[in-house]
Amino acid sequence: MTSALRRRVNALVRRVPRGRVVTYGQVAALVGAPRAARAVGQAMRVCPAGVPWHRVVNGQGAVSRRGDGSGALSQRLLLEGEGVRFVRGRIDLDRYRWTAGRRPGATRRFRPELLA
DNA sequence: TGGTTGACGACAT
DNA sequence: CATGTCGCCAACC
Repeated sequence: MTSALRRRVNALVRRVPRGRVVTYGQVAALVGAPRAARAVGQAMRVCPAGVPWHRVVNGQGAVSRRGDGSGALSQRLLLEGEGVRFVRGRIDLDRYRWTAGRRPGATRRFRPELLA
């Protein structure tokens, strides 16, 4: 049985368009569990096919390191393949962050408290 | 049931 | 800017 949180996380991540990214904390907030950023990572680890897991990065705009190091490189390649540019190993979140329909640019800085 | 483990994040140093 | 701590939550054992 997949938990309710995982189902909501998968449903949300499926909405992230090509060439855009979201952070673990952002996803957590958007599904109503602002403190579960870490659990979102666990969810991505075992997400079903069809979920663009590679479009989820950490709050620094970087690809999180796996315990065994696998997968991190492919995630970056997938993103670059969608036009997401990395500068010194990081993505400019102000530029690529998907804001769930909000007018891009209206939210320079991501503010979790505005999502409630 | 209870302790450990991370694809995390906010803060302090 | 680079670490280290600590809180959180679901998954595992």
